[in-house]
Amino acid sequence: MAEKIFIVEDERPIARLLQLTLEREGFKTANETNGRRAYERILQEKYDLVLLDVMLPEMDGMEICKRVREVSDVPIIMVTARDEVRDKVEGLDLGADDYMTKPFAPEELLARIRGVLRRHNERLRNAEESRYVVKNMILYPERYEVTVKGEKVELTHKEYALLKYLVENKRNVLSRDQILQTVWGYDYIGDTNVVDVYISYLRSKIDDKFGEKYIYTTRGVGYAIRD
Amino acid sequence: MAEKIFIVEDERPIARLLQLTLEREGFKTANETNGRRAYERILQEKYDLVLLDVMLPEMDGMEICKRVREVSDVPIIMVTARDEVRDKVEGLDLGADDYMTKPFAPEELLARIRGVLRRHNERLRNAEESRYVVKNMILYPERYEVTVKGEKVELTHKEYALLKYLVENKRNVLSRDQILQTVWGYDYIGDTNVVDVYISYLRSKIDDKFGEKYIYTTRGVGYAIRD
DNA sequence: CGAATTTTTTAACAAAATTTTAATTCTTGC
DNA sequence: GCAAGAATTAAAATTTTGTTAAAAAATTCG
Repeated sequence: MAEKIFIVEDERPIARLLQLTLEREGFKTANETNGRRAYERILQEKYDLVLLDVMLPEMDGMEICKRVREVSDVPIIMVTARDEVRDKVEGLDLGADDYMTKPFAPEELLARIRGVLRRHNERLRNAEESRYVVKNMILYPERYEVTVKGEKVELTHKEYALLKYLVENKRNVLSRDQILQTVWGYDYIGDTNVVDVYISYLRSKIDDKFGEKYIYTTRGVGYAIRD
Repeated sequence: MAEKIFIVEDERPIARLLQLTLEREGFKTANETNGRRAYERILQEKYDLVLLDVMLPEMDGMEICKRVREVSDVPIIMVTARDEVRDKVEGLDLGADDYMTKPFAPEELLARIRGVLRRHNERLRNAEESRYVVKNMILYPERYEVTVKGEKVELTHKEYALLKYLVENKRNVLSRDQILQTVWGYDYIGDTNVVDVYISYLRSKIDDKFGEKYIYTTRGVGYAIRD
């Protein structure tokens, strides 16, 4: 249950102060002083929260925040020096969950951490944040969002529904009739080629655009999505 | 509840006097005579207030104050010899919360300590409130208040409730029906476009006014707020 | 209490985006 | 090489959304 907090801060005394404050309250901590290494560790290791200083060697906190947010939901609290108003504003711009300005009281730090963790857990419970993965494609049902190689793909409602149906049945070939029934809600076997048209749309937005084959045709039968 | 006060003073008789005065009033105390060690202890141990003499071996009080203030909010009262006016002024510039000139009456000491502690507690209460952050927008649930780029946004009750629901579910697309249920309390699927109208109101007060996109439409599905 | 103000809801229309149709071109397997 | 199935494309049809104004409801204030 002890949450693991990643402290990214290059000034040793401050890092120590943060570490002591947090460990005294029962959190586990890890430290990193270098920006680029911090970015790598956030992606590879599993932390419950990141305390991120803005000023860092090699890669600054804002850049880290932005890049991490492209792939991860890990809670981030930005830490900025007093009166660095520009930093504050930019930092928030990039998707941090909260921010603190130095100097701060330990109580404030703890209150903010608990607040961010609580809200994050509530969100997890409510949304059951699930995802489907095929190759470099990730489909997030609650967000109605699809990314390929970290880049968001803009889909219409029908395109999304069709892709979701394929992805939910990864590797299975689905007939046009099955698809019409499930995605379009037709209960008769229609004389239409909408499915073909929409498969074509999806391919142009995904397969063609990213140069990888996701959607396969099985002649005389239907379509399937595969790794 | 007994506050712990850190006495940094290299003249033993004065330190003893301070200690006695404070302990008689129910405060806990700790002592330190060396400047550099005092600095380290302030960062590592947890004190509710620091009484800091200006003249100290190895690192003077002003330097300590300045360095501590880079990270910590701990209340500091500077203690200076009589008529060292320059010191007095500089001490305040460096972030001390109050100052006293020697010699002083015990009553004055206690009054200043209580004053500083009271103000600090007020500050803490204000700082500990939770907040939801999206880009440059901050929503303070307890205050019923929303700011963008530090500027307050005037919202009606329904506008605020809708925005809060979106922000609580940052990144997730919420359908009009979900919104109607949660924000309007409708339990039937209404034939109404109030949600659209209120989204439009919010956009004119936030997105349009501040020239940043907060509220996104997912056609055929609903709305989401995103960084 | 009642007038004035503010907020909420309804309704209508224009604009924009999506979906469907349908005609044409391209592929595949025999 | 040919025929059936599949892919593509553009235009037409439909749906959805954004915005406004006015009506209705709620709230404030003297």
